[in-house]
Amino acid sequence: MSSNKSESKKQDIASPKGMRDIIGDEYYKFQGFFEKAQEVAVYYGFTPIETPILEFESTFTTAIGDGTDVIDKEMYALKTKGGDALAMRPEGTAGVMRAYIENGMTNQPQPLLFYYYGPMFRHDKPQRGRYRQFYQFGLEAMGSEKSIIDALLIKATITILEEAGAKDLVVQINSMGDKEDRISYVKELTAYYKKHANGLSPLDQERLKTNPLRVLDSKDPATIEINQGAPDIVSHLGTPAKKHFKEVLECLDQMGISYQINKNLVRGLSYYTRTVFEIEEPSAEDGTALTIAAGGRYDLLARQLGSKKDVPSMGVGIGVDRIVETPWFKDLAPRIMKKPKVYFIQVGLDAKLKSLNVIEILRKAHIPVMQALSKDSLSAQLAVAEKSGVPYTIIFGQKEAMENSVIVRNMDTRGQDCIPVSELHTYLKSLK
RNA sequence: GUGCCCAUAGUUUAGUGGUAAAACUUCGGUUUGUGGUACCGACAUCGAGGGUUCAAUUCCCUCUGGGCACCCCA
Repeated sequence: MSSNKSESKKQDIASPKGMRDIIGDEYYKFQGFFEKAQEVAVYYGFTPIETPILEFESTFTTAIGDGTDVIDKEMYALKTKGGDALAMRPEGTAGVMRAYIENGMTNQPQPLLFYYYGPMFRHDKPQRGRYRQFYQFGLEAMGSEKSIIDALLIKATITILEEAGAKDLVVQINSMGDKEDRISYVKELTAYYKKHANGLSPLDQERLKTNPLRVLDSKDPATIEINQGAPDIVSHLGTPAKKHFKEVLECLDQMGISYQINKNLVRGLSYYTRTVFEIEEPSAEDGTALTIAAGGRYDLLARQLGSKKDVPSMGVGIGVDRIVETPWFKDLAPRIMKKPKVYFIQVGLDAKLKSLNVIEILRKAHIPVMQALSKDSLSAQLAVAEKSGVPYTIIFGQKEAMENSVIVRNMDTRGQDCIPVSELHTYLKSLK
């Protein structure tokens, strides 16, 4: 900040970088998506959970892992007045797992299925479909290592996306294996890359040191070539992980879900074991497709966070901002959003004073109205009503205020009926 | 975080080294008892700060914000 002139300088009115206001119709898109996703989740047996936006920083660092960009570069960390080191959640899983452990949920029938929705924060450079405050709808299935759980979660994810308007979805899927599988695989992979180190770009050389798995999804053409001959993880899976992966794929076949095994698919969060998957935005121009949902299994996370028991689990995060922006998103209107069919107009001071009473009567009858109480002139109000496209207006003037009645005007035919307030409810219902 | 491009009213856009036009929107009025028209009027310290200049919205620099690619990811 270079406002070294004076402290009283008027501040720029601006939302922080990468954060925006969600207003009106856009808000309804988010809300509509959430309601639909929630509905689907409930049908599949998920129950709601909401965890704090802030957690202890250590919850995320131990869960997601040092050496990941999400932790090292992108986390909003802060010190409270009391001296606590907190951080704004960059993803949802760590918080839900923390809640599971803290609330002793291991003592309930397993698995526990949760869904959640809310803002996540990552100090990233903004770009299309990438915000510093973004919204995720997430599913977590905790306490079972069965392959059917993986399939259930993927299926639920796809159903949610399809309900939002997505077609021709393809699941990219891979298995990271169990811990030992991964260790031996990484060792072999590193050895392979060391042999081909000359062909690797400086960036990939760096990756090789910090996180060799990431070299697999490099975009560098030279690296892609080298990756052709790289050992693949699926053939390094131990028997249990191999069996698990096979079962997951069988389930997907059974459900008719199209998938691609992508041996280069590795995810950025280090807690994943066994199944990992990603779903890309369908029908995007080549190369520009964004990931709209991604997740995987995290059988080791619970212990890392301090649980005494293993809690094998599977989760997914769905990027709501990205979905709502796609051309195929069908406007899912939230239930609370009833478009008013009636515009309320008042004329004269007496009527204005009684207006709120009439509106309250309508509210109790569940009839939403628009109004412009702040305006006086009838023609001005009619003009606004016209512009907003409502089919009916209610006109409430001096005379009506005295008679306790109201004029209902059909905006198309311009016909009018005089209706006593007591009968207004039934009259409006009859119009439909 | 790196590179490239961009920034004028609420919105979409003109324009110029001498403090800015237009359309739409909004608000007010002609018109507090019947609308979609018309007319009149109002709304921009030209993203912020600094520099060059007699003079900068226009040229230069920095910052901020946005877009795209990379990094990374939802």
